[in-house]
Amino acid sequence: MRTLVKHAHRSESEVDNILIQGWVRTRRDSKSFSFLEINDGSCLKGIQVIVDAGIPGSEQIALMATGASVEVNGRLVASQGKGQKWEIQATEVKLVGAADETYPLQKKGHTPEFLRSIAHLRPRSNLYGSVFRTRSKLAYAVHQFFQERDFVYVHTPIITASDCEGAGEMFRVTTLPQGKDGDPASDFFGKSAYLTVSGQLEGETFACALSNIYTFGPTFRAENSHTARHASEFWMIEPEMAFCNLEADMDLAEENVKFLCKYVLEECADDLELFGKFVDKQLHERLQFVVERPFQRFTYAEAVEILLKSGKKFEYEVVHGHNLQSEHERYLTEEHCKCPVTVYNYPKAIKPFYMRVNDDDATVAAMDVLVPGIGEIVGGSQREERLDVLKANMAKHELDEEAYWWYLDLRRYGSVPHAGYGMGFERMLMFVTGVHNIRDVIPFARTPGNAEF
RNA sequence: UCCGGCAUAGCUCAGCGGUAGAGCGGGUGACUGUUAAUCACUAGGUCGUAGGUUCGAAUCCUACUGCCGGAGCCA
Repeated sequence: MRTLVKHAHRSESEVDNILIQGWVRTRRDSKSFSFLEINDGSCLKGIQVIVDAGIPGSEQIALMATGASVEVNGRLVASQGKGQKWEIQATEVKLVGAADETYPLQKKGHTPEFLRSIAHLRPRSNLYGSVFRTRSKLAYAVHQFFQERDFVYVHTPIITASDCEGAGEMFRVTTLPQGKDGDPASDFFGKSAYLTVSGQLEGETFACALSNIYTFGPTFRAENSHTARHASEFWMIEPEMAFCNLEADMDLAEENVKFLCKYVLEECADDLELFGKFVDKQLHERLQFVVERPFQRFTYAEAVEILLKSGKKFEYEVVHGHNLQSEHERYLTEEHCKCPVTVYNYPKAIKPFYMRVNDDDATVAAMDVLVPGIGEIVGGSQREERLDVLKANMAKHELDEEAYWWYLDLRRYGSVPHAGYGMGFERMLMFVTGVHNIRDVIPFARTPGNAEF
């Protein structure tokens, strides 16, 4: 039976018969034997195999080059060399699939740009293997966080006809012939349909039935964005809570960020060490800091005051009532507080129709969690639960009430104060790995002009 | 979409007006309980594409394409 390399490394004692299957990372030949380093992706470290000349399969050793897949039978024994506790003294090796000299991954480091061009092979590199193992752990942690708190996981639709206004441009879904716009009424769904930009509106309906829910799934934005933190297809986590106000919403968001950081610190130590060495030297320290210290929290108005008093020269002027620019958010979280920051109560003019209007009638109960290096990682709000106020907001945003009839029904029948937020899964992953580009934390990233693989 | 930068060997880059270079990787050989091994030899390039300037262009100019970074939009 196959043993994963990860388990071989953790062995308490020698093992007489062990089978390892994986890919050759490197081979070093000696006169009478060879060292093979085998990696199977179960952990960062490969396992060293000693192949004596003459054992069954050793005649193929020359073909067991970097990239080849092999099967090794042997004894797990204490290593004579430095750098590993255990190694395998092979009794038999088998070349499963050769890789010739055109195999593009070298033993040395490659640039992320080059590795993106071979996205089908890059998970075989140390860094990307670590990133995608961490991605899996982080996804699991998301579920654990919400399940432990009695949230119900809801699968909101990927194809939708509702536009969560303010969330961005949408991809059209159609079966109409190419090149013809046609009448939406004659299209597959009898109306214009799109890939979802947010499950929030549908999420609200379930929160108003099951109390606390979350969604976790793919989201699509057709924005022509060319930045290190935007992708056309990404995963988003969207909790929604009934009988909940903005303050509890912010509390949960902060707890959520802390939980995920803590989980990764505990469960992905080896991979984090690699990120700390090659990607971001301060990573461990920063995650530790986030877990231990409370987030700073202030209103939009206070944030603007801080920015105005900072004496800092910004490219874009800080103006009351205007959106905070990226550079402003960065100053708040990276320089002024040097920790995650939650900004809340934004001017209502710059926020979408569904956010709850505060008593001052000037601001809405919206909040953003900003983290150093990434910027906005969470955006959320308390939702407008008062039918008349919501209708007035929709009128101001020039939205058609009829298209949102079911959304308005939530306010007609047993309306409750409720709140939620959206957390960008990849942005969270960037934050915990220190990886700077969103294209390097998605297995096959979709960005404008790029859908290879 | 806007602003800026880059494009030379499989990879990372040097060369910046006068006959295409290095390191790594590959191949061959030697050597060694090695671990991004070491040493020697060796193969490998229409210098992103198309124009232009010049006696002569990888090098200067223009356009295009691609990539990267920043902005906006946001997660």
